[in-house]
Amino acid sequence: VPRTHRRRAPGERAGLALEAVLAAARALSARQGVAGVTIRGVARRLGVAPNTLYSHFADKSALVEALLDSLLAAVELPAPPGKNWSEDLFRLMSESRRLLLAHAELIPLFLARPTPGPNALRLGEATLALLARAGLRGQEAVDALQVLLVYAIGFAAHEAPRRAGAAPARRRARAEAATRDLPHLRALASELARHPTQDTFERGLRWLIQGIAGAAHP
Amino acid sequence: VPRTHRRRAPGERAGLALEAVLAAARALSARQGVAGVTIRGVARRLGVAPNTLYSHFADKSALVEALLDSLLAAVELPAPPGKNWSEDLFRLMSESRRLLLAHAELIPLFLARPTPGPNALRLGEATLALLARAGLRGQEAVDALQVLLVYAIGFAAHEAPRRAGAAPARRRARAEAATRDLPHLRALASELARHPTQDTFERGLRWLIQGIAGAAHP
DNA sequence: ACCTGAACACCGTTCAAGT
DNA sequence: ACCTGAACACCGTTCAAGT
Repeated sequence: VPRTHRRRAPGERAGLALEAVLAAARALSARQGVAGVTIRGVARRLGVAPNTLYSHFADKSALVEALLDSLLAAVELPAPPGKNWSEDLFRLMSESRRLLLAHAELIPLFLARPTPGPNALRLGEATLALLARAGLRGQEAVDALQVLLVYAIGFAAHEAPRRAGAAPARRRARAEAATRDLPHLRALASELARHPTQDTFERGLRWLIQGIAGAAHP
Repeated sequence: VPRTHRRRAPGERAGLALEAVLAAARALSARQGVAGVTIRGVARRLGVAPNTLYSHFADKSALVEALLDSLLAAVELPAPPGKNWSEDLFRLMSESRRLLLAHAELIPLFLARPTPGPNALRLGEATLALLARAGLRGQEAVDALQVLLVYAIGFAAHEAPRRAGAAPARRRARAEAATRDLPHLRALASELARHPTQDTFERGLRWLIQGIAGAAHP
């Protein structure tokens, strides 16, 4: 038989299928939230038997890990790096929050995930480069990285369901009923009912970056 | 028929059963993680048909909401309040992190949950009281509350699976393989492999509290 | 008011088998 | 190397019915 078709390199077809699987998973999560991301649902969307996916992923959690990392590919690094490390750090974290908000129900999974994928590593590298320019070394730099990630991801996780949820007026009504004996909450009912905003995110982020700047010049 | 037994007040039996349901849910989550908290699992543990639980909760998410809030009952408020608001705030957030760490897999759910239960309200009230002593008013106080909650809960959510996961030596080996082209990550491989600690948590918390103190005296 | 049996439409995963 | 049919042990939820 003449080799009219290029022979598949080992793993090539699997590589293609893997991207297709992730695209299907992304689509399901966008349309139906985390609950929509099931082995059977992804398989259905690909027109394939459910157990086919076990040729590509050890189990469901491995599929979800790959899905999460694939989303981070869309975060753009600040390029070219400006003269001001703290402004670049601010922009990188803001951009991360912005991207995460597009995938509301997945955000908490990013926080808990202990082993970063290739895209998470790329973002970690960029953040550490900025912290090095700030003058942070060793454990200090790693501490700052962790604190920033926790804050940016955590804020998005907190914010997303509130944006999607009940309107402030409704939330306010509910809060007033529940806070009869809680004077501070009661006094701030309308501020508390308001959805969290980018302004609040940015305020906290500046506090952290100030703290980091202080740690760099002790 | 003589009333030899006190008549049940309306809802009384439901009240008792509800605490029993939550105790069963807590036990399951402690022994088997979030995945163990199922309608059918809780019912099994109570020796009751699965659909019985729908007499007490509208659906599974309502059960989980009640479970989460019931855990917060264990957070102790700093009493009596000391002379130093920032020290009290520090202690309240540290105590919250400590408690959350005992329920590793549930922590991300706290972040995303948009409507606080009675125990969450109690903690929010205490935090706002401290922020009022710091001199924060209105939206500023609410911003500070949100930033603090995001950080304390987010840090615990980040920390818990890492503590439970692979030992630092193993993590370090894995990291070295994955960071061949990422010089900053590579240089800090051993610091990054180390589990996050209370020290890191406290450092970030002090940054935030400093920022809050600055906002109070502009 | 609280509880149940039976059923429905789903899950993740495994095994043996096909190409 | 990749895919499948069939099966197993689970899910959440609903409905009609019982006390």
